[in-house]
Amino acid sequence: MPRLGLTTTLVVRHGAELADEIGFTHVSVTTVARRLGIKTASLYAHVQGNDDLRTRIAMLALEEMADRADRDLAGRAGAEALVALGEVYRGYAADHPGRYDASRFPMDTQSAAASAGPRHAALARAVLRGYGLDEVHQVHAVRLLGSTFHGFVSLELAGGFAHSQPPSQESWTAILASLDLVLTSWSTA
Amino acid sequence: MPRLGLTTTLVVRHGAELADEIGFTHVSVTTVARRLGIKTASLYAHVQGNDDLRTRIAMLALEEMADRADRDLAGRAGAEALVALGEVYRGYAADHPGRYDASRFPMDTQSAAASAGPRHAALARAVLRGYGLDEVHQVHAVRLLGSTFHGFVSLELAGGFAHSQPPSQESWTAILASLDLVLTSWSTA
DNA sequence: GCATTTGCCTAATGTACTTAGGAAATGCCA
DNA sequence: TGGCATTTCCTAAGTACATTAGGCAAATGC
Repeated sequence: MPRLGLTTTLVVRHGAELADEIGFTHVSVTTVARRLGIKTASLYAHVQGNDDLRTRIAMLALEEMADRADRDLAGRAGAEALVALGEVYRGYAADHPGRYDASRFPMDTQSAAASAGPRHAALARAVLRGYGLDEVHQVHAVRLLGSTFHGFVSLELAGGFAHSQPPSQESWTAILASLDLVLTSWSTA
Repeated sequence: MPRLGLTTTLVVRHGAELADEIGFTHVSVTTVARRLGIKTASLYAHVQGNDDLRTRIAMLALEEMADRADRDLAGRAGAEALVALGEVYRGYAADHPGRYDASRFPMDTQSAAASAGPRHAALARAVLRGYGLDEVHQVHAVRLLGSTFHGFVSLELAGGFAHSQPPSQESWTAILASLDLVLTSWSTA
């Protein structure tokens, strides 16, 4: 029988695609193996097990989101940058719902430190640079952005806004505008 | 052997306690049975299976949070009510992390409609009454509150704020104040 | 063309989920 | 108090998933 020539990277990539198709919850060594047409046990040559597989998918998602942000934030500042950063997370969740879910997978300290998590914190701080906040307000602001973006996106993804009018896009725009208002009000400059 | 005299309600209650102790992810018919000192199969007389068990724990959590909100919102309005509602979710998550997690468990349409979910939407609208918003802004505001509260609480619960100063309480206070600012700015009155 | 590596396999074990049917404790009523 | 119905909890059994150990054959390098 022909060999696929799998590597850890390839297995994880297929796992990520599967997550977007059937939901991150249902991704496991077994479902990935089934998708690849190979036996479950064969995957253990590439990932250590279920937890390792899921952690690696989470790290891939974090990297991809950070890459998008690097790309979309280039040359923007202030409110424009704020909107762009929000759009990164919301857009990524729309394009890759399973991967977005994966990015919230709780991982061990080791992996968390090696992940793109710190890059995301840096991205938020970069966006906030345009608002001229003092140190304390900057921490609050990083947390505010994280909370609002993640909160909205995860509720939208879970279908929480699906059964009411107007469409969630309008609320998203209003919320981004209000974030800008708050950050401006916190500004010391 | 002595009998415990279990009922569905009791099983779910034990499941909820277990969720707070070991995390909602690890709650299953097997772990609950182990905690109760009975055989796994015996639980199938009380719950239909794993999914049913988890859904019922989720519904319990939603009810408990709505009850807390009813209690803590009585006699309050405006910014005071806003703070109180936020405190309900954050406080419940602190007291019952596993149950809070459970409350985000995706359930089927049937259960969702029968759950306390609608009560929560009504609670948010009640808090917003004090801000005199038009209909469209009210929908945005409900979504803003849901996003911000859930976003902050879930990030805090996941330990996202654990490794930075100042303590998350201060950010929480700042964020509640900024929510009040936004809602006031949206006010038509 | 041969040796080495290694990708994928079969086999086997342990555990979790679920269903079907049996035994024994509980509660009701005479 | 004793018998009956109810129902709690059990054992037994089937399925599926996670994981480990060891084998074969395909790819790779000389």
